[in-house]
Amino acid sequence: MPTITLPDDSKRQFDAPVSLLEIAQDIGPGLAKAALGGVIDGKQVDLSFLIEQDAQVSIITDRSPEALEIIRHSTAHLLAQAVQDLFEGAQVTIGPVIEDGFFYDFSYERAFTLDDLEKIETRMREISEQDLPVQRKVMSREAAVAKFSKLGEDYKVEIINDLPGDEEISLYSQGDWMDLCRGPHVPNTGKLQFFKLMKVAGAYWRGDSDNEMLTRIYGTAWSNKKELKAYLFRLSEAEKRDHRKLAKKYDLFHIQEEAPGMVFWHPKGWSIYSTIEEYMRRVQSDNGYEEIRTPLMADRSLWEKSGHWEKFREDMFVVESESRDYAVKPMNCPCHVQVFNQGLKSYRDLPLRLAEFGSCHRNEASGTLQGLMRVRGFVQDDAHIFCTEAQIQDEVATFIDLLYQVYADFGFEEVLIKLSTRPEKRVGSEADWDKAEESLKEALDAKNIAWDLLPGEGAFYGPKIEFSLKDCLGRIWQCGTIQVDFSMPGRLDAQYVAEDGSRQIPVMLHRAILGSFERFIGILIEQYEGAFPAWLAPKQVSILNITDRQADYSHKVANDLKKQGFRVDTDLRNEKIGFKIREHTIQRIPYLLVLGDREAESETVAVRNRSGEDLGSMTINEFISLLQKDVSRRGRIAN
RNA sequence: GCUCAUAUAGCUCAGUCGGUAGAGUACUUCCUUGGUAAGGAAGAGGUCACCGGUUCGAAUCCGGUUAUGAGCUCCA
Repeated sequence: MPTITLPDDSKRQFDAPVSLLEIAQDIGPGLAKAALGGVIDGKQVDLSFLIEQDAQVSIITDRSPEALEIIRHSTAHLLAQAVQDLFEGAQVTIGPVIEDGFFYDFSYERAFTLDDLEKIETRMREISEQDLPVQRKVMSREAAVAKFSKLGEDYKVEIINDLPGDEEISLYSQGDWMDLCRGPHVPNTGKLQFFKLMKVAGAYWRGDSDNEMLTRIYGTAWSNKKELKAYLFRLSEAEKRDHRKLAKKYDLFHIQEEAPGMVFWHPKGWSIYSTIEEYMRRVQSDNGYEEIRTPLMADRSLWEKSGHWEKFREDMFVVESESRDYAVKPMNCPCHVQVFNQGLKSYRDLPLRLAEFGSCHRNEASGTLQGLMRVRGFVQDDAHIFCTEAQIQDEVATFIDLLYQVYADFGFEEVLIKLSTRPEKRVGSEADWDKAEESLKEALDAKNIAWDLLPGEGAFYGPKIEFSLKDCLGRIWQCGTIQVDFSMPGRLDAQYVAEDGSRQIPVMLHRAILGSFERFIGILIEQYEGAFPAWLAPKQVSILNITDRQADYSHKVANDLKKQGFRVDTDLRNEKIGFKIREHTIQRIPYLLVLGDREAESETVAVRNRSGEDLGSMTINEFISLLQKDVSRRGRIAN
């Protein structure tokens, strides 16, 4: 005689054990039709689940947040059924739900191709149309092993054997196909309609490269057509913004075979880069940092001392000369300690903030390289703060303020923060870790901002905070970081004289705001889709004459603007004005000045912005102040 | 690094059955001096990524190399 409590706290009595579907029918036929599954006392179950005792129940429909997970998991099953229908001998392995969709890994004699995908998707739609009921069955471990062994599903047998002993073994069937699965699933295959297979890829069994390479099929699934379309649209938007494509279109940089993972910056790309570097240089010097420059490579003995030779050897480029080994630096920190070590430091010198636009090289695995986002040669806006333990919290708090300001200047308002604490393998005393973690937490809490805790994810030498920003497509990019380091200053003999005259080892804070310039510019290219705000735009103004008669006047206007420090070019070609406007608009130049006889006579400029708005005619000085205002706004959204 | 795919003119891409390449655009020259997103004509431009093999003959088929792209945590 179960009493069912619904989410609105209303109660319903039943005389006998009742299934979720029956409860839904009892509430209304519309709900029963839309129902996909349910939640009983916080646990997701199938619609067929039989309730025998009093319970808190809610029904999952396609509007529930839990719906997508069930739909995607069930669509993964639909995929597996289609594959096994079409390809004899294909074995199923695992098929989990992932962000925006699902995948299923198969073991098969060959990899699936894009042509196969089309056939598989067609078959999936056929099965969906058959509206096959999905049924759950519980089985003993032995029976399940026997069943899957007989079917030749070796991976499933392995999975069953690895399941914890007290776990119930459940099977789901639809038509004559079945799969081992925890569930829950939709009640019938007809509920699965808004899906698309996306791509094929290889993946190792259990993610281990020593195991067999499986063939993986990725798909996406949604609860209605609108969501599916919106998702596909989002993908096409992301593709349009791909910084590698835009870099060609706007002539920003290239990468070529002879220097994989290393960037050849073209004039326009370098203009963006150096504008950012100048900006960061200014920000750092305004905030108590001193800029330094250290060598690109150093003898292996330094890297042995710092621990990199042992822990990072595979990732370093090593150069041999006169029977010595030099490593190109993968990080700047050891070199910064060398600068600190010159001359005896006093506690009065702390905190000492040493900054470097440090050029680093890491020999990343070839398969991981990706445009500007993952490179082998890059420059960090790197700095190391040498301080006492007591100064950590203040330094961290000041740093966070600075970071928010910088991100806002680039138009990023949303910042996600993660604090990673002591891992199992670590150096330093428990007391050091306690103090450092506490300092970071207090610094974060004092800002009244939300942050996530990642226990055990810290570096071996100290806890860290990571800052990620969210771009206009909702993608998340980790950029900034501040890390406490108890280890390296001691390893590299850094010392200062304390107030009592004793020699102490300073704490070192590693920190960066942008991370790597390369990657950060990659993010900006995608964020702005190549239409850089005026302060970053490689060319801020293009001057277009209407006929040859205005050539001299055009040069004069260009010179006036250049004197103000603006980036200007002139287009005096013998082309029609419409043609020139089109070309420069496509190049996303923020402002176009059209100069004809009227403007030359009245000493004015006709201004047009890149979105096609005609801002009218104005004097050169008026235009200069307009542009100055735009530039000083930087990338800030409000103002 | 591993798996799969891809590599043709500066760029974007075609190229069927193996018979030494084609479009659009950009570029050059000429005509046009035109007021807010493409004026017209002509011309030039390619060791088909690289190395090897099969063949009378290879952009095309086979093997290798390099680079690029996607993927390689998600437990049934």
